Amino acid sequence: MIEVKIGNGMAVTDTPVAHIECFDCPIRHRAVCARCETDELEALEAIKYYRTFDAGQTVIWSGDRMDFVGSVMEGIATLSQTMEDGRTQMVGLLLPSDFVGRPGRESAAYDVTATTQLTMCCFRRKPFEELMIRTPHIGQRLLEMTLDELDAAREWMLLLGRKTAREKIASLLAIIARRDATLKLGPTRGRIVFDLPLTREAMADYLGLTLETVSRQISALKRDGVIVLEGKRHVTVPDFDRLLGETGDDSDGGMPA
Amino acid sequence: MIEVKIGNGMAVTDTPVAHIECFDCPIRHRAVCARCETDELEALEAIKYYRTFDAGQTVIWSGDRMDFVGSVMEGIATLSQTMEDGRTQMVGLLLPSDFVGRPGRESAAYDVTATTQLTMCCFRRKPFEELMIRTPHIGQRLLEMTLDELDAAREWMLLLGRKTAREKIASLLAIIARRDATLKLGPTRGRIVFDLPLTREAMADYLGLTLETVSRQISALKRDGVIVLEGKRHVTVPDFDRLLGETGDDSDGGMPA
DNA sequence: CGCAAGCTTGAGTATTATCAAACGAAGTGG
DNA sequence: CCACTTCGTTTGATAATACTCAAGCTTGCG
Repeated sequence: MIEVKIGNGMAVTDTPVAHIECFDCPIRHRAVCARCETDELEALEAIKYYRTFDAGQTVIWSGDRMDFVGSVMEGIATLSQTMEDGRTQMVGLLLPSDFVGRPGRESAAYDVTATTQLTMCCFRRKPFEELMIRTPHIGQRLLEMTLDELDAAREWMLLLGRKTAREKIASLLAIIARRDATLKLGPTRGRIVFDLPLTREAMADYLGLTLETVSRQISALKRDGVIVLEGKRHVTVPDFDRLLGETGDDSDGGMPA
Repeated sequence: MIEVKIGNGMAVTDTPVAHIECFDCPIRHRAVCARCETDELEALEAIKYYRTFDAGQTVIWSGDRMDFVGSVMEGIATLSQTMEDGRTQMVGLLLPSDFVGRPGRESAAYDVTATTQLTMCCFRRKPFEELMIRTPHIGQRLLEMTLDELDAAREWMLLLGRKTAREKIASLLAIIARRDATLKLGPTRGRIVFDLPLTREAMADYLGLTLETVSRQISALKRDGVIVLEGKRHVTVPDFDRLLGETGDDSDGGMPA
């Protein structure tokens, strides 16, 4: 273990990771480098390094100088904003292959936190920006990913502005369930089983609720048989369509048209 | 006046507009074409056309086939989503130079509505997409604009999830005031005067409130001297810092860091 | 003039937040 | 091994914010 100082002086334990060749990278076909040719991958290879974080650790604080951009390799991170008085709102959930940072921006705009064990593939920012100018494939893919994120953010605006607490919880469970099923190549209908990667408090920050309301609504969904819980985190959805019916979205699940 | 049929059969009055040369375009330096060279502008010129809409008219409905993308030239439009039971949430406010549509997407993802008299500069979608491949300047600018929109969306998520009704109204007024001041090259401190481009209902849809709550909070801000109203739409802010103090943001106005 | 649209205000209600207490699991130190 | 703590969570009682339903007010227009 190596002690590393980041921006505001907070000490973070940063474990060295075996270097993976881009060619063998598990997120290669979905990340910002998805469209890169072999020579372009080599250029990225030269400016990349890995960092890992434990669950709960902060990757970077809003306002801190940010000398890298990068991709989530493994694990889950969150983007959040905090008001002066402490109210916080999560504004992004970062999954493997998602991109962190904005080329051209000096400092972080949001707090980035690992909610599980997290591995990131980081690129030094300046060289990455120079590479982007020479390599349209990177910018093209980043545009595509950013447009997708914008759609997701707008979907989330509907949830935050107009859904009830129960619908919010159901929507979050549906999103996690669907993603988990896709990842494991399982079905996205019928019985689905997964683990919640978020605490009740993180869910509350994501949904614009208090953690008590989250807890109560989860209990209510459990009582009504929409979900079955083993422990606090292990969820079984006996009938995914039933869950979708609780989200308030139309039956296709509320994907942007 | 020409009668034009759009996607779902709704008739829209569509006024022909004198063709403006890109070179003379008032939004040229801020729109998606901002980085284009002379020859690139000529290529855009060849595939562009203007359309105008009256206040209240729908530009396109979510799910409708969309054969164009384009920029707002003049006026204001909104992007919104509607749930089955009629609850609606505005997810974007489109101002002059803002871009509408997503290259590569066949159908509209949101309802687009003109809230004032609106002029749009439209590009036929297919030729635009082909042009984008040959012209990195367009994609680069679109990436920049999309990243800005994503930041704005995330700022709005904080508002929707965590701010009180009063803070929401104050935030909206501050955003409109600031923009108006910037546009008119006025001060962004002290006394600011502007017109609201939105009805109370549109404000409610933007803020995730009911129109009654919007009305009450505007009355409250008026009673407390934070704003002065002449009629329903003409607003005077005697002390912009005072208004900012009501938004819940830190004093810099809550711009993303 | 009378109507419609947009807006304001009031009364009562409901949903969610707040404050408070207590539980279970995991980890620590005596 | 067993208190003892801590963290995440659940649940209850109460309060507050915003919603719903309803009435009535301006303003502009046919």
